[in-house]
Amino acid sequence: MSDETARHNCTDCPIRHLTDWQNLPKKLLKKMDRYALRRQYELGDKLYHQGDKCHGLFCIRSGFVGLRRYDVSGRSSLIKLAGPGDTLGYRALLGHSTHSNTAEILKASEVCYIDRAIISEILQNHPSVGERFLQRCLTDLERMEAAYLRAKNLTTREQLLHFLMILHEQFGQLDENGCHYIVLPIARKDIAELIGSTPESVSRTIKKLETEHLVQFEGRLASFENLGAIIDQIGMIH
Amino acid sequence: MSDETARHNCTDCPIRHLTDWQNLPKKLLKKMDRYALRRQYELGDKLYHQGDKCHGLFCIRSGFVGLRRYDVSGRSSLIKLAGPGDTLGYRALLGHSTHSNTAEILKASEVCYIDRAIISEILQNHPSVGERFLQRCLTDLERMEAAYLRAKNLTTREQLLHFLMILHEQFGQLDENGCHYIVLPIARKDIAELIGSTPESVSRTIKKLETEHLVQFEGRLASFENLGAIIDQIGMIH
DNA sequence: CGTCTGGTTGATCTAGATCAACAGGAGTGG
DNA sequence: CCACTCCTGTTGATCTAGATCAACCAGACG
Repeated sequence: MSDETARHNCTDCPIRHLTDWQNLPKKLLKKMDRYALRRQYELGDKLYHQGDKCHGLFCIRSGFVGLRRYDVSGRSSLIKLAGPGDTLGYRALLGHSTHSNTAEILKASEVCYIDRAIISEILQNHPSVGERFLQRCLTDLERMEAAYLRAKNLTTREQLLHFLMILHEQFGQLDENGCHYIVLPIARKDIAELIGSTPESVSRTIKKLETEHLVQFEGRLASFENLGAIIDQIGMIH
Repeated sequence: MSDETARHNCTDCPIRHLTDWQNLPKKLLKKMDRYALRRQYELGDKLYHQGDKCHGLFCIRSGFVGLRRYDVSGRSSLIKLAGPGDTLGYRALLGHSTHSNTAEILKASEVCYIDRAIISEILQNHPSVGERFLQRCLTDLERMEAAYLRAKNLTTREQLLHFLMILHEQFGQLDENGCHYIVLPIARKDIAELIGSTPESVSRTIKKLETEHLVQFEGRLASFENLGAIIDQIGMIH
């Protein structure tokens, strides 16, 4: 974790339109500007640990963070991936509980911190912000349900393709040949944990996708040779 | 579905202490009394269907209801079991969306219906009710996450034992010999769908549990011969 | 140069899905 | 009352996705 912590200007944040604060009134943004702190984190750093008290919210400006849960026997599962614009920690804050997951940096990230005091103040005086978080919680629940169903019903292959397509929707690029590609933000083993598999199975599945000319991989670069065929194979339920 | 629909008196509801309305001020309860409708439902009836518009909330007075999701290919999964005291439909109501699941009666039930108009009115004038639903949503999310992890990490056997223990915690009884038992509220195939397995596997797993003298089954009666050993086997994470 | 970490391959093993048959009720209707 | 079907649950036989264990390779890095 880098030592330098800097003040962050939320009002002019280039990714504010992606965040939970996109519609916040100017007045409140100004207030947040006085308290938001930005910091650079490196791979493996933790924003908070499972079981920690919640001191505030984290807003991801760039990079990728994984929410990871350890069970009694020490095994861990990646529950979800959070990227630019996502706010972490709202559940423990609103639920007056401890963090139920560990937020681990999976790719070097810039993250802003907003103390719970300022959030509480805003929540008390501006119920619309509370409403915003209720909606956020409802969609998180919806997504979690979808993930649950995928975990129960889909094969490793389908899960992997689904993961790739989600990334493609958010961060897909076009190379000079007009071929769609993405740069995988996380390591193979993290992909495995995310889709509920093992590094070995992910590796084999990748190989199979290559021989079928669906996706080509070069390290963390994944190029989609036949996007249509992929979409055909998975119903693309989000 | 029975034809008779009766007015329901929420104020004096014997299971109100189990519900989301347990702390509702008297004034609001009186208001709800004027609108709540109670009805008897039979196995297979539906409270609402996946994709339906949400017209109001359902509060289960007795019986059991399953939230079931159908995927594109028609396969269904039981997402969760709702019992006495549970309120269904709040997600679609608060999220201004359609129902994402079908609520199907798994065991003859008495269910009260409260129209969205009256709920909206209460929500507008009493933010504490909104807060209550936010908390409800947070715990539902927490539970869904736990279910997700179980689906990913546990064997059929562990899932089944976990299901039995949850029922035992809520509805466990003692017979004349001091032996703990429960009456399974739902059919084998529904148990299978709930824990992400098949009727065949559930049947085999039950048999194994019997030969190991952990649980004895007689139809829908399940007696725990050795509760301690069961708790040892599963970490009992809720 | 060794050491480490992440990724790929190979060989093996198993939980559990799938397919198929059948047994006991519970109705239903002649 | 029997014959019929329908439905749930149980058992048996088989098959496969994917976990596990083990070896190895290639960069990164002190």
